[in-house]
Amino acid sequence: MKIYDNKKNPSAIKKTRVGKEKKLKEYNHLKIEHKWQVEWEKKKLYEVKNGTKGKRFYGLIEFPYPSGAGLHVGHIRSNTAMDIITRKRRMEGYNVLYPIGWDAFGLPTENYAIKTGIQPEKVTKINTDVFRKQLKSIGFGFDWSREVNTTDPAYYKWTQWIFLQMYKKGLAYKAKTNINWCPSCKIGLANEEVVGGECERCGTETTKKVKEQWMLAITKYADRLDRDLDKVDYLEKIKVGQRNWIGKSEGSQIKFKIITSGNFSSDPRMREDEEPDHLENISTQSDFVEVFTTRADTIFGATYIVLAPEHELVAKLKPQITNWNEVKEYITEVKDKKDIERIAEEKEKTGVELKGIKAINPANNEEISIWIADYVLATYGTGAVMAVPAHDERDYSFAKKYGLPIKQSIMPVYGKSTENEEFRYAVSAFVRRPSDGKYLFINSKQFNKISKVYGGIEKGESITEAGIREVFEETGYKTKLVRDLGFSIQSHFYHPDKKIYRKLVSELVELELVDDKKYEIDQEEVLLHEEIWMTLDEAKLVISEKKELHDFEILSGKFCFIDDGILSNSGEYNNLSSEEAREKITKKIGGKIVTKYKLRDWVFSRQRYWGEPIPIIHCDKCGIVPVPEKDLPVLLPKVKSYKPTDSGESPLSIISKWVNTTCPTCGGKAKRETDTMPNWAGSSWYYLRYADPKNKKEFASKKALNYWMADGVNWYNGGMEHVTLHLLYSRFWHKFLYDLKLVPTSEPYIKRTAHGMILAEGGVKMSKSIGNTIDPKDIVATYGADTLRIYEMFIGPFDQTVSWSTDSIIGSRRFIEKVWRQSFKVSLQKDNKKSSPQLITVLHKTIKKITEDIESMSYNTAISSMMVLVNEMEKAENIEKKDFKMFLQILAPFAPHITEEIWANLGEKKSIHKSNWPKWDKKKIVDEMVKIIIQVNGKIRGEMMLENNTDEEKAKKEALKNKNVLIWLEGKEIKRVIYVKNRIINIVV
RNA sequence: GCCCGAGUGGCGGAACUGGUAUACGCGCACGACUUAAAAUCGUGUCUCGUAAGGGAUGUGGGUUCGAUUCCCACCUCGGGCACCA
Repeated sequence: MKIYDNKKNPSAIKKTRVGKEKKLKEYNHLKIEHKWQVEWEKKKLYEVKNGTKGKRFYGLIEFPYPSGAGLHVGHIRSNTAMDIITRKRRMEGYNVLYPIGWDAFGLPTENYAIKTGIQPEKVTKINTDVFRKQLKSIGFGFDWSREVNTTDPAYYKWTQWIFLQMYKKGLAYKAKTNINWCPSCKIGLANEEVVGGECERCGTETTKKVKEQWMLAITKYADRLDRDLDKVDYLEKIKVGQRNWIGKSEGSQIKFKIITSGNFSSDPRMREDEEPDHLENISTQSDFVEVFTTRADTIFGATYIVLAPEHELVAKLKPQITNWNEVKEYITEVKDKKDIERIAEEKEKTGVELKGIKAINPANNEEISIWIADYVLATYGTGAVMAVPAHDERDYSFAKKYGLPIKQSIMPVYGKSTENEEFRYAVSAFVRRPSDGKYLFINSKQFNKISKVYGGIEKGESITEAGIREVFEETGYKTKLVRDLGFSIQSHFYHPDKKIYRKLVSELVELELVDDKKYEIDQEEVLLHEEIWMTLDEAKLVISEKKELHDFEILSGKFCFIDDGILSNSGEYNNLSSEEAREKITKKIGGKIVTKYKLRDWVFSRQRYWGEPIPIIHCDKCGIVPVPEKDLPVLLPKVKSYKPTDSGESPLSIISKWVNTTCPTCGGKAKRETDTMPNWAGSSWYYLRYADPKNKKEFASKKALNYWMADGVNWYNGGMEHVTLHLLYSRFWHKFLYDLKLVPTSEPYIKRTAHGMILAEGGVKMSKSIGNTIDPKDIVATYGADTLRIYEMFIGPFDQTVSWSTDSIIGSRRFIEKVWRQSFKVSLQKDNKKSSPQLITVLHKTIKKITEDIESMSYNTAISSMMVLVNEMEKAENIEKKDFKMFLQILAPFAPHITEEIWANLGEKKSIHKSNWPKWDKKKIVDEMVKIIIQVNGKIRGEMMLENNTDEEKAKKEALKNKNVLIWLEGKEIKRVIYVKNRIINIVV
């Protein structure tokens, strides 16, 4: 039985001893921790003043959402990490800002209010009180005088104010947009509230609904948000996440001419009812369709065009579309599609051809069909794509379903792609773009006569069939060109992976394209190691549909054929990288190079209650009118019911007293905007408010911002779950404020790190329903805050997900107790004798390690090295007071209470947390004697103690004295000796 | 599918720019103290072998005097994005 299991007996340690007779004061964490928490608050130890001279440091953590569940152990992990950093900075002489506040608007509180009828303000008050108390019990060095709360009108006044500035600059606008709609609850849902296509609360399938929403034009900042990531020090994966979200991609915008059936060259069927002058009706703006592509180099393989169903051209072309009813039906169908259906459909694509019109591929003047399909997004690019089924998976599956032509247009040049690296695939996967490979453009009119001339391959010169064979053979691949039945087939099956290769061969056998007797695929080693070219059975190929062959080609991804060669019109692009080809081709056909972003404007309103009211008035005469700044804040009124109305409007909409107002411009009748802001609004700028939290005239004074934000927040740590949206949104707001010259920097955070999650025991998520949550309160009561802090930092690498293990906490507690006992050993020493040189070396090494480890957030190794030091102290006969104090100082950021207590017990008057961070002595971290490992041929055969920095000659001499080493050297000639100073000597025989 | 990250004892995890693999902690075993237990302290704890010695850092190769670390291929797990042309 473990004594610590008993919560009612928090201090299990009754009596501990040192030496043989002296009784010690017991370590009562409850008493000590409470005492110092009160003391620090009384002395305002962690409160900072603006404008103090000297170095300053702003450390930030994500302010918590005060949920009813109370503080989570995960909060403690991230808060402690920054607490350690800020405490170290304070001891290093910085003026440190480490603030805290509450991100208190949000759905859980609102849902609770709906359920219980208790006002959200009251719920928030209760929850923040609990959180505050809990945070204080852990001993964080927050400056509580700067506490902010997003739901406080004095705070959200400025959230509204910033919104108004955005409105004035045209960045905030109201527009119709697609939202998730729950037909049962009759509310719009945030994406996070939709789980698997169902409403989180009632389980009803959600649909899309077009609704008017307030939007913020974050897309106008897309470029800067992407570019400026180069300026900041974020974890690489965070940058990747941001870049991924912004989704910058450079491509080409290309116009495809549209023609009507009268002008079709290949289709002889004419529409009988067509008016002769129909062509004139197609206006100049709509006689082409503009597509966006990143792969303009594959344009010779573009065999059809696809428009998003919502594309404006579809409606414009209505008179020319002969199957309009069908088209219309499809558009309606897509619009009403439920989310759940879309998910269930997965990759099965649907679409309808726009009959009666065609497009001209500007690269080769071929007529291609035009389709609408919902796999093309209206919101990205131009809402239209050129489909290249041979080189794009989505186009491929669509083409296959509707029997559209598939035309291959590129293949990599065999051989070497870069100087050192051999090209990995004999024939590349078509879809992938080889990173640095040069292309061979092929653009075959299938089964034509052989053309004699191939496009230039290496040096741009034309070469013959024989020439191309040479190229292949040079690179080590066997080739076989077959000339028969009027066309030539060159085919190559090869894949370095045996499994894939074998599958390929068996597929071919199944298709009866190769003779299974020739290729004994069942035998392990036959054919599988070598690169083998196969010749298709020509006769069979003719019989088989050519489409099938192409299908197979794409499916396998490793099988290519060149029939009658390379078209002259694409041949000129041969031997270019895809980037070069894209640019050249785009230019030639009159397209332009453009940059597009995935990022979309931020839906900035919600229809429910618990958020900041959007400070806008709708006037019948004047339209949308912003609330005058002097009337801010627009207070969130009290309501009777927090439920949304039947029509899905905010509950605010039924309070006519609040809604009905007068227009600030004309004084006429007007209505207030009833939408509120989303959860992310208040958290987009809170770090600025901390600089000057009580300011009534500005969101923060220039002076305060110039002081704390001169470079931006120095270090911001938070969860991985917030590194895309929250980080992006706040960077956007900050840049906007920077443009208004209201903040001194263009980026809010200089450095951003992220902590790993804490899972419950067994690696599963902590959840109330499973009942595996850990309440920090219990741990603090039983083991103490210092132990909890040490434990959470020791549990594993800070940036990684870890599992909670209550059994392991005891180790951290034991460490704390050892420190406690050692302190008595120090204070009871009669004469303050010097510590041994060995102990001093360990101490200084530890100081160095802790100093560095905190900077890299390697808290787990920092603690382990302190444990090593304490173990050394236990063994030591004497510990000089000053040495022990240095140790206390490096431990202080981790365990602030016990170190403060011991510090005081040792006679210090000033707080340890205001003392100066100890410096390690370079001379003292050098061991006098070092252990050298002796190896013979890389195997360890002995070890020896040598003086530090012994030279090679001497080391060799010493090593050759070792008996065991000599045994291994007997009768052998020493060829070489490798000596690494202070580490190893390796004798090669 | 794509993009990251990670695979080391019974467990959480260490290992600097390639240089004694398993630090530190948990657990376990034995011992000291104790009437006894707890706590504390000490010793041991990858594996085969009596030993000398050999084998182990997901798997298979490579570079090197020497590889957990570098290179290549593959397997497994975790996270993020997901029709973004």
